Amino acid sequence: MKKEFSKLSERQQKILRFMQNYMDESGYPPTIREIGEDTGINSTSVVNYNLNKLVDAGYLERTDKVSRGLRLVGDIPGTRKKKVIQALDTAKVPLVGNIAAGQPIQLPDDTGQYYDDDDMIDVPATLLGNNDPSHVFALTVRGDSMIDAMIAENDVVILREQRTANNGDMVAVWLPENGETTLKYFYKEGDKVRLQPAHPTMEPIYVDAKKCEVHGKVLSVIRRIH
Amino acid sequence: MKKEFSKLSERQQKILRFMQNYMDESGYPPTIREIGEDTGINSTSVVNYNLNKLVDAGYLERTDKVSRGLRLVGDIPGTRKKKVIQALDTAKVPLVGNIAAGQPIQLPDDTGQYYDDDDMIDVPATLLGNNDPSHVFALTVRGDSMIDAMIAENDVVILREQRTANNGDMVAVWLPENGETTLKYFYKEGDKVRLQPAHPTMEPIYVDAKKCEVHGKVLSVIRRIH
DNA sequence: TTGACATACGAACGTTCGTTCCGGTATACT
DNA sequence: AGTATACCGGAACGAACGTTCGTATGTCAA
Repeated sequence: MKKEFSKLSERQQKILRFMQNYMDESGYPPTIREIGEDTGINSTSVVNYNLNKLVDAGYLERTDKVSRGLRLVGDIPGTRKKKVIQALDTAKVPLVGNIAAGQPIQLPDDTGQYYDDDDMIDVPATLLGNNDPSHVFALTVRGDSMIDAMIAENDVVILREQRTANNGDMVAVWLPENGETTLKYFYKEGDKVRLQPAHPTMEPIYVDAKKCEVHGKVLSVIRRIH
Repeated sequence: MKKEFSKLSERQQKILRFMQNYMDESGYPPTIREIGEDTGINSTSVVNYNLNKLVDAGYLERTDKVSRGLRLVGDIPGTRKKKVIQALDTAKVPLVGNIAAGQPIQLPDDTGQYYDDDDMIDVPATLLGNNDPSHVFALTVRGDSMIDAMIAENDVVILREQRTANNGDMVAVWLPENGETTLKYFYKEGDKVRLQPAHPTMEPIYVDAKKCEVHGKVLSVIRRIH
């Protein structure tokens, strides 16, 4: 999926470099129009078009209908990196609670609580997919309710805290109308959302996008059998 | 100029903490309205008012007339710091091949062969359950054939090499009559063996104990989603 | 040639979002 | 009493911003 940087069009490379610099200087992403101005594109739709291409190529993430809803993923060659990221073997992530069908996810509260070592589990860094470990957490699955996500009782689900999702992500969503938490693949279709079970024979469900609260993206699942 | 954090009003502290988390999760700052929603302020003007207070106190910078034109300066106490990643008790396990329904398991050959680093994966010791790592190996699942074991394509299965099993173990068995490899829970019943799928709605199969070659015991399953 | 596809442009539309103004409450001080 | 200050809420305005649509150009393969 991820194209070589050099395979991107001149404009697309320019956009990525501009974004990186803009974010370092401003602390927030540029608007479509600002990108257009810098890169010499004089139509917002063309910028929009190229941004979507960059999403397809794996360099960007976008959030719909949100101003400056852009995120860089990975590194852009030819720009200086602000953050020093060091790749190491494992990370400790907090095992903060349970996930079950009938209740919302208990997120780690934002009070910056300190977690006991007992509540931490070791995770190989590869299971985190280059995510900042400070917003990754783990939940233990209670009950059989996730079997259509191919997830069994007592499995440990590793999640990144986030409220938006891209098509194809597996997400933890809270459906307030049903009073239910579920793990499904996420596909936005107009103002509806299709929630597709991982199990191939199960049917998807469709919900109003307004009534579908994404709470996190599933990074991996760990099952201990013995 | 910079006030003590504790001298800020409850709301102002909450705003700062929210901003920190929001930015870590989204990559861009929140809007005034989003701040209001999170902190229980139901007027944009009040949020605006408090944001300006925070600028005065030296905790924020703003850019006029720009959506999400907010920057945090300095650190906010009471937010989760970036965790230091630390190397932990892990074992390297050889990822020796694939497992699919239609073929026997490829065991690591007994020549005591040396494996490339590329073919090794890091596994937290807890996933090995006190087993000698030298007889543990990993396989990648190909195809959908293991869905009745609640195991999806591309999952990594961690196994210990063994030719016998105890009741209740999940094992990898080769059924020569069917020409098939499968992962099931193992129960000896007389001279038959009951092989029970992990999925609760699936029916078990019964095979002659002689015609059921146990190749290994499943220790854990790892699924990467992203 | 035709058709499909990628890329580009400009204009219009509707929503998001910051700003402003006016009124309100509570406390403290004169 | 009156008044100053700090803080809160609601509503509206206008600019910022993302989205969509119709159209146009060039390339490549059938």
